[in-house]
Formats: sequence, C-alpha cells, structure tokens
Amino acid sequence: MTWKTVADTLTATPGETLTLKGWVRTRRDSKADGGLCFIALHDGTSHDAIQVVAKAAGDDALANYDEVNKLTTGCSIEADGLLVESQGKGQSVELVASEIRIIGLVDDPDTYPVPQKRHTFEYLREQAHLRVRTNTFGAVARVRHALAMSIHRFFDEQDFYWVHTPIITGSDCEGAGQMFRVSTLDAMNAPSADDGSCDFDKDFFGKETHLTVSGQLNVETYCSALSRVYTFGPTFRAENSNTSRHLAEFWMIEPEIAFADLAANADLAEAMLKFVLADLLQRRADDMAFFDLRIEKGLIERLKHVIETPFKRLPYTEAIAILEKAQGKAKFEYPVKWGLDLQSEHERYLTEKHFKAPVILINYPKDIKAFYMRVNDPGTDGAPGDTVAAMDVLVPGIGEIIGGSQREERLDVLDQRINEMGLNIDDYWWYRDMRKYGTVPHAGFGLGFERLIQFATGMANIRDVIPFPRAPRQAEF
RNA sequence: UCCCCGAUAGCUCAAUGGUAGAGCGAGCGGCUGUUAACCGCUAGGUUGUAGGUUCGAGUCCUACUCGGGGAGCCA
Repeated sequence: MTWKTVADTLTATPGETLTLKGWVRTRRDSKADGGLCFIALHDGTSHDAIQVVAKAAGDDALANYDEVNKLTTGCSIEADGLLVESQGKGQSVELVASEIRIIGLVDDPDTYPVPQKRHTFEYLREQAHLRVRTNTFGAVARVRHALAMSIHRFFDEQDFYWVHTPIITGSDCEGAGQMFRVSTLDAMNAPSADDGSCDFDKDFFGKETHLTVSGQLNVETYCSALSRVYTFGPTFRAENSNTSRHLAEFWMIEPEIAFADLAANADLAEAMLKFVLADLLQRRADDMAFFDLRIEKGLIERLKHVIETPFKRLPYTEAIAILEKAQGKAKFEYPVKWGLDLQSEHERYLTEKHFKAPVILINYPKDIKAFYMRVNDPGTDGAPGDTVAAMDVLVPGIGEIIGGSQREERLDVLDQRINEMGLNIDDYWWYRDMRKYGTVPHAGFGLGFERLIQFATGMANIRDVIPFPRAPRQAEF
C-alpha cells in the first residue's frame, strides 16, 4: 500500500487505496451504522486535515475499534484504507480505514498542553515544542519556508550568488549594535593581560570574537568580484530590546550589487518584495486564506495592493516637509526637524496615512547614518545639509522593513567618514582594500526575514514567526 | 533600559477585606455521517514567590520573579 501525504491525498482521485501517517487533530464519534468515528488527521503537508473514517461494524469494521475510538488530540497513527468521496459536508474526500495502527498515545489528555481549543499566543510561546501542532503555527512554519525558498529563487533567477558569510566574526567594527561574545575562556577564571584586562590572546581564536550582527562588510568583498551576491542567514544583536519587532537572534537577507546606485538598489528591493509576496499568495493559498480569515481581516487585499502599487520614492528632505505640515493634526509625540531621525510614528504616518502605500525614503542626513554610506553631492534634493545615499523601505503595519544604501566607493571620502565618526581606521584595512583595488559604485540592503513574515501573515509578535525565539531572558528550548 | 498592565483549575477569565466560581478543555453517559457539534453528570485549586497589615487577605502594603502592551535602538 502506498504511503501518501495528506496534501497529495486531498487532491487525489477517489478509488485509490493508500496509507496515511500523521497526528490526530480531533476525533468525533457517532452511533450511526453500528458505530463509527471520524478522525481529522494532520501531517503538516497542508493546511487542511484529512478525515479518516473508522467503523465498528460492517465490511470495514476495525478489529481495534474500541482503542481507535479512544484516540485523543495529539496521538500518532498510521491508517490504511480506501479514498472515497465524502458523504458528509466539509470535505470532498475521506479515507475509509481498513486498518489503523496506533503508534503513540497521549499520556494524559487532561494535561496535554495543546488540546483542541483556543489558546493565547503568549501561552503557546511557553509550549514552543508543541505549538507547531496548531493551525496558526503550522501555517507560519509553511509560510516561513515558502518565503525563504522564494527569496532564493528570486535571486538565483537574477544571477545572484548566495554567499555564506561567517557567523563568528573577528571584526568589532560591523557597527550595528551590541554583540554577543564568543569565547572558550573560563568566565570565572579568565586570564589577565598586563594591564589587568582580559587576555584574549589566550582565547580560542587568539583575539576577541563575537557573533555577527551583519554580513554586509564581508559580502561587499564578494560583490567586488562576483557582481551580484546576497547573504541569507542568522544574525545576532545583544540589544536589550523588548518589543514585538525585535529578536536577539534573527535571520537577515542582505543583497549587494556592483555597478549600481541607490535607484538600482531601490528597484531591487521593490522587485524582490513584490516577487516573494506574489509567489507566496500562489504557493500557500491555503495558509494565506487562513491568515486572512483568523489573523488579519483583509490581509490578502493588502498584499495584493502592495504587489500592484508602485512604491513611493521620497527624499528625506521632502518627507520632513510633509511631516511638518501634518504636525498640527497628527499630534506627533516627537519633534520633526531636518537633521533628526524619523520616529516610528513619523514613518507610520507617511506609509499608513499620507501615501497609504509602501514608501522608500532616500537621502538621509549624513550625521544620523553609518560611515559606509555614500556621501551625496551638496544640495541634493535641496537639502539644507549634507546627505548620504541611504534608503529605508517603510510598509504599512510594520514600519521599517528594509534598510540599505549605496556604499561609499571613494577611499578618501570613506577615510574621512571613518575619522569623523571616531572609528579606528586600522580595523577596516580589508574593507578599505576594496576601494584601493578596482573600486566600483555598489549598493545593498538588509531585510529582516522575520519582519517580512510578520508583514506577509499579519502576525503581531515577531516571537511567533520564528520557531524558537531568542530575546532578552528568553532562551528556553 | 524606561513607562503602563497583569499573574486564581490543564487553558481563558470571574470573585465589596468574610464559605474560591464559570466557560472551554478532559473523563463518563446520551443523541447524531460527525466536523467551533449538541444535552447531562464528574473530576480538577498551597490564588506566581517571600514578607507585612488585619480577628480574618485571592483582594490592602513592600520586595522579587515571570508574562504582555507601548517607547527607545534597529532589521
């Protein structure tokens, strides 16, 4: 007998005999026809369960019907049987079982942590090893996979190479926040250097090392030979951030393109978002319909709007003018002034109220952005001060989903920026080499993978779109 | 890190300072080709931890722990 997945079985033609293997989602019984029960069986391959019918009497009577009729949510079984058109409403096909093998029972149904009832996401976070058995987290897992594959497909079709940048980094100059130290030294008995500080020369790598906060500086070197590259992997931030949009361990996508300016970078970001969202709606229509129904009403319409609408491109300087005009009625908590960074409330006003569409903000003041961003010509956009070729992609509901820039390819300007910001120029020797040996204009951006999943599913808390979230004081599982 | 809110049955929540309850889930029974089923019965509690006030504390006070929402930082 052929073992088939639930997904394949749901679309198969009745008349086939086959085997299903999975976990019981629900069981209902009836005294009709001499006794029968209905098992909703899941194996994760589709959003919908398949109905397995077990009978106590007649030709299809099961020898172990009494045991089968005691199955509870979470039990694992194998079922052989004939696929038939369903007599009941709610499904088109069902499996009439000829044999059901009970593989694993649930010890105590009364204390099974995820019975078939409503649970809060807060509670399910404490049951991270079991929450994937629920509709919502099964759907999140499938969508997460679909988006990851879609991102790889998009870049592969556009002749990008996936570059595996290191997770352990010896650079302390990535400049994107607090880092986690990687060490094999005994924390209780660390060796001291002559000046009393920790002697990292005795550590595994012979120097201080950390978990990466970004693969950007590394991937820029590959860009300077392979033209179109991207990273997709975990990154780590030791920031004490306790929000629904931050994790200590998250996945990031960072493309980098050579012979490209900020406009090409924005084009890439917009094309990528539109591609993966359209691909998702097509490939995971079942799960997306669920999110639309149960998590965020109108989700699919919102995503279609994003796919069809050109992203609004707006210089920072013009955004400030719009926000200053709106200040009276919008009642912003924080001041709006050229030279200050935009707050969440400002970004959300622009994308949710003013334009009601994704917005790509470009050309930010130099002083609020990183050293590696390319300095614009004076007077760009009529700005009253110096700007850099930075961009942020803002989307309704999430705010900033992408941050990127054209990189500074001129060595003299880059050095000046490193010095201005008080950074140690020696730390950047290999990064500066890119500007000495065949420098080219290039640009790239970072996309937080979990934020993309939030945007695509409507899930409110980022801890619910990664299997085992890491956040301050949270590393269980 | 800052500001607010919360912690009571397996889960979600009630309970003027005075005998801790309900819904869901679970178990048993009834009904039914069932499917958020329906009807009945039953079990289930050191009220987050440690102190304090009081004749008496789930309730008031203090500290701590954990969780949530918002802000900052950012992706």
